[in-house]
Amino acid sequence: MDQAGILTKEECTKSLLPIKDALEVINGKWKLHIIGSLLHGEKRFKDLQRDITGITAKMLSQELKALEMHELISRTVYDSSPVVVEYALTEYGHTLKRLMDELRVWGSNHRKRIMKKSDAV
Amino acid sequence: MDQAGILTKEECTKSLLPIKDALEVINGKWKLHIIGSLLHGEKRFKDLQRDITGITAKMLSQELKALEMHELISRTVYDSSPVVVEYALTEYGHTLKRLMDELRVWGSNHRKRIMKKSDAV
DNA sequence: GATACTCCTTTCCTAAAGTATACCGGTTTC
DNA sequence: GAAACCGGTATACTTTAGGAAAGGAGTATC
Repeated sequence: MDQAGILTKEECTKSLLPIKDALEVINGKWKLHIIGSLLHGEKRFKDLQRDITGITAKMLSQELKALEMHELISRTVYDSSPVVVEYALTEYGHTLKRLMDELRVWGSNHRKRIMKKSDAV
Repeated sequence: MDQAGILTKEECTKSLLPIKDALEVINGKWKLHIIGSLLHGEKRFKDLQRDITGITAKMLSQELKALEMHELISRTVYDSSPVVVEYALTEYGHTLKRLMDELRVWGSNHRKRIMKKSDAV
């Protein structure tokens, strides 16, 4: 890193890797919806499907697996009958909240900016 | 918003909009590379293409247009001969830095976490 | 024993994102 | 006047994300 905190090309490329990691975790059409829904508390598969308008079972299942792999959510199978499966945000999953807040702040400011611009035209 | 800062379903869906706006601005395979490269200072088209390994002229041109539309970068044509076109991050573009830092922090922590996990296995 | 509910999986398909390759007009260099 | 550099465009292709629809194993209900 040079005097002004500007990175060299290699450092820059390297510093993009964690950013991409972070984005990978939340990207796609549904992951944020799932996380958002689980912020309210644990939910079952069908609960989530009902809660998230438009999601198909395939996508829900697929995204839940990805989120679980990243340890952002937990999957608990209760051996009742009929079987009950509960999904919940892990403690780690809650650390995303700060990032989401930052994204929301920037994004909502950006939205205002774009609106103002289209007003002017 | 209820007592604990938890949102209702409608509020939650609504609060995702700005997040999606923010993500839209930086998503795709190349935008962050372009922004990263321009953090070093203004660059010409070919400079960027050389700087960003693997990007095609089509993608570069396309992404530059998108970033310019969002007012994150400026495009200046110098009427010299041969014509020179310079791209630079705008002041507004620099406001992304904080967001990127936040993403990098979370992402690099996440990366450590994943590494540790795969070590354990 | 038919219907329905839960928790998914499988297959097929489309639309969007990204890649490869070639090219264009202008200019400068050799 | 051929070759090379600049700032792109155009066209065709591949890859990936996501959607639609069906089904399946287990249980419970009537």
